[in-house]
Amino acid sequence: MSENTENESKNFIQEIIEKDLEMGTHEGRVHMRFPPEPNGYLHIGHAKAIWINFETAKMYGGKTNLRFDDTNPVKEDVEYVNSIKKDISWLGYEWEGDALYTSDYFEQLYQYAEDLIKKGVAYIDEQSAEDIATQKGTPTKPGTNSPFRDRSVEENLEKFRAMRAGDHPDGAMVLRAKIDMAAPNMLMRDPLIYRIKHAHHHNTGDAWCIYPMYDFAHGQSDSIENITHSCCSLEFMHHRPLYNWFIEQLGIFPSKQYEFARMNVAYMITSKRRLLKLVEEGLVSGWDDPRMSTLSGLRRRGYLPESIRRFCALTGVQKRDNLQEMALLESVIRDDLNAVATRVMVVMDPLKLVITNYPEGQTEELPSQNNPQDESAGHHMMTLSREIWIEKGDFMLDPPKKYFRLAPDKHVRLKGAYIIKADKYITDDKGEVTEVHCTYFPESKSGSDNSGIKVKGTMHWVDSTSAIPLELRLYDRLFTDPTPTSHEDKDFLEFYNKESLVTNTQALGEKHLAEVGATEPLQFMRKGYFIKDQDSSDGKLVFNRTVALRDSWAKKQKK
RNA sequence: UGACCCAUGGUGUAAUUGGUAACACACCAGUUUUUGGUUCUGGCAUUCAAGGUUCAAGUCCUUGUGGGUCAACCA
Repeated sequence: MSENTENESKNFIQEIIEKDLEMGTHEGRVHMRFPPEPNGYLHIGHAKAIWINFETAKMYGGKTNLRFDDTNPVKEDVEYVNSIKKDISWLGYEWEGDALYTSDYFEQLYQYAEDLIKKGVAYIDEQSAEDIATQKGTPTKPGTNSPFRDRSVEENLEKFRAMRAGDHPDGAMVLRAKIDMAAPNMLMRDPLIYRIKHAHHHNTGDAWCIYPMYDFAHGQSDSIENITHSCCSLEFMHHRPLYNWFIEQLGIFPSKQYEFARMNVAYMITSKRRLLKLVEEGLVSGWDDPRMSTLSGLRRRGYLPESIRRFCALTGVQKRDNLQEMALLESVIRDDLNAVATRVMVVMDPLKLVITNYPEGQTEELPSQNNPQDESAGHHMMTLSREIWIEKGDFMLDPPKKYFRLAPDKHVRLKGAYIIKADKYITDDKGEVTEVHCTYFPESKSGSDNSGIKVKGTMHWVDSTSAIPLELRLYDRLFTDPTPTSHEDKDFLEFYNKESLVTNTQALGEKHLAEVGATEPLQFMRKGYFIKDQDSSDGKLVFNRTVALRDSWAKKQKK
């Protein structure tokens, strides 16, 4: 299945690139970049940005750099650098050459700043942050000039060099671009471009005590790397004039910025700050909790990288706000998993079933197809004996219409084994069924059925002599509201779904589960797709439910 | 009381750049099936509003309406 454009329609970024190609801009070169700040873990929203950059570049024979936008040392850490690299690789993308760092350009950026000072379009401001903020005005009211705005070039240069030399404490002064304090675009009102931070940097150590602001680093870094198309999300739209202003003032390679709408997914949040809060409050087990929207979480949950890529492709690239339905993500992952998952049987809520005419002490080995979608996937063996476990919900005393499962005097097939008929059942003092007694039809053996009996239902089961106890972690959406962060009057944590994790410790699985690998996708038949969790040990097998199977019967019952 | 961006079904994207709304998901009804899974079939919008240009407008123009974004020594 093609993950990219199956049709010929192009998104607006592709149209821009094709126009550039047509006009011979940059000799037909396409060079993009993905520029995360190493201050947190990548999430599903980043996956979309990664997908756009890497796939688009690939489509036109171009390259994509990975550049860590590390201009704020107090928030960044090498731990994040490593997790980001790991996640991008897992998604299936290879960046051009080595990973790059904005901090590698600090000396160049510093020189650029001196250039602006010498041109008379940058000055040192010694006012407090509050005063500078006040002078900015508001979107509807123009700002006022700083009293330091007209210092001489010499004085500015001298002070800037003193800043770099570490002569001043944090906050004593900043370097600002001299643009227009009355500009309708707030960002053009003499933006700050350098500030003092006596802080240790994960990459440059203590070499610097002044650091460039985002706006003074990003466009120039793109330019230094000869990036042709710098794609970012919509919230940077207002930065574009400034991005261009610096490049023009400095007369450097004219990278161009284009903005796309970020992808939002219903019931998921993609704010680093809020994801961190979930971790800190202990509402999730960590950044890789399988309920998290982080790539590490999705990976642990059992999502396939190709599914995430296909989801990105399916959701398109555009400039309007969007909220993707979780159903689409689930549809994609089910579709992919259906093709590759090994089918096994697991009873999640066990009820004892005795096959009364099956000889006591006898067992037999039955083959079980690994994947009905794929003949070449082969089979594995299951054991059958006199006593087995079935799902409590698969036996009903007083079944509704069109109930195909087991009930008194009803026939049903045990998947991969025999047809059975329920004869008797035993109840406890509360009237609850604790045991079902059946007879089986030896001539109805799976694959060689001569019984002539027709059954509507086929059920999964697990043999009692070989069953393995399992811990299952069943996940649901983390929030009860599709957009938990959109309520002005309520904190997003108020929508935390307390049932987002249900742990099942009574499940019993067929013996084959002891042999499955750590990354082998599984389908617990009639239940869902699962993946072994890293918390598993020799004595304890833990599985995460990636996504449940579609259940049209349950849906019908609800109505 | 400003600037910029956006507006197609329940959701998300398309529409040969002015030629008579397509695809996917969801939903509904069937079909298939030794997983109530899977498969397959059918159903499901006249494009925010009002004017205008034109033989022809989702596509162009005007004016509205609605939504989003912009003031951190964050990115």
